[in-house]
Amino acid sequence: MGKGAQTRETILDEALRAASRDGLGGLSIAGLADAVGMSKSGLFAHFRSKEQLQLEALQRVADLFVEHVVRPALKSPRGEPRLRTLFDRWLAWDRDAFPGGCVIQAASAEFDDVPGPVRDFLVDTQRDLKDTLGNMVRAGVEHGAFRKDLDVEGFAFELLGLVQAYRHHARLLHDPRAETLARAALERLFNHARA
Amino acid sequence: MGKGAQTRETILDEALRAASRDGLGGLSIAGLADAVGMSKSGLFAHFRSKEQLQLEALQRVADLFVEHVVRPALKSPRGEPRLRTLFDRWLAWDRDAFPGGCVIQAASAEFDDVPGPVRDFLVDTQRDLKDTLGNMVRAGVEHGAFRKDLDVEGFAFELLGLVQAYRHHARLLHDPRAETLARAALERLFNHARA
DNA sequence: TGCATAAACGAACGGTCGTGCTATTATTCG
DNA sequence: CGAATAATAGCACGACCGTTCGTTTATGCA
Repeated sequence: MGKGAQTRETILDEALRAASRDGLGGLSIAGLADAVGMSKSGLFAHFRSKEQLQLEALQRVADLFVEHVVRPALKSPRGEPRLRTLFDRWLAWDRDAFPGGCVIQAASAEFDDVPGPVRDFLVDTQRDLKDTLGNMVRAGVEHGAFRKDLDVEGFAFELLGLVQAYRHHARLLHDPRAETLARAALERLFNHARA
Repeated sequence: MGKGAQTRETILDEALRAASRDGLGGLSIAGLADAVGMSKSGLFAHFRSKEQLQLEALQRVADLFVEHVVRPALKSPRGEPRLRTLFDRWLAWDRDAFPGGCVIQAASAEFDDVPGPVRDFLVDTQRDLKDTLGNMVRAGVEHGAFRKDLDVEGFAFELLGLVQAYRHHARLLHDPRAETLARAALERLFNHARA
């Protein structure tokens, strides 16, 4: 890896840390340059615009999410175990991956009404995730772990809601019971899917 | 109502519209002044800082939420009907109240890791809402509509998650089934609470 | 109607931002 | 090693920001 690619990684890592605190829109090239110890123009040269920097930061965090959450789940056995792994990793990701929580989910709320390439990227990413999640649930049905008439999309919808409720309780309210509540709700979801 | 209070209302209304699009942090006094057709300094004089403007905007949207969502629910009969009214009004609020969706929920995601008065206000407001919601559920238990051993906090947790999942699907993904999925999930929640 | 006061304005400030340029330094490779 | 190329720095620009201040205009009450 050349020198350029190396500093790009440094920059993007710092960008994700900053974006998790201040939001993707709060990213500033000046502040970022200061944080990594280089000049504004030197940093700017790596990306040709701020928007490009935002997009590359998003791409990187999406890759990290797949690596830390989705791929481990896909290595677990189909059905409940796979979804449990996904849920576990997802909560841990929201808790530990970045100081300010998941950048993608924060950006999704921030840009859900701001047209442009950033929003487009987010929509694509979230659709992918929704599909992946749907496939996991469907595999559980076809494997016999879940009821034949289970509403796959509904299951995915509720599971996503649990993750979001977890983040809301843990990040904003600092509710120590957030994880317990989320896990209990997941059990309820499984009970309904099996019965 | 004097002239001052009148223009304050105009300003705050426009502020909520802008904040629903660009986030609370994206509020700009200059842009706001332009939107309502007055000078920056004239507008600024009404609030003594940008943070004060943000706080007053939040207070106003919280009042509106109580008026349009919470109060109608409290007028409905205890138990399921009350919670159904709350849910109905809440979805409608997220869909219709502002062009960019609920300002409070967006700000909660935006400021969940930004210490300061704005975050403090959001925490207080969301705690209040959580308590109110918990009381509604508890009233249903005590009224005999729900199981004696129902986890009140868990019910509230899941209901909040449904609203957030609804917003994610409707606002970001433009999923036309968002409302259907949310309502189906609410029925599941009620089924579990009754049985 | 006249006057105290509130409301709004215009200009300016220091600051930060994203973004071009040009020059200089560091890296890579024949 | 030396030349080609990549990476970084320095500097300036125009735009926009929140905020302050002195002035002017509008309001509302005696």
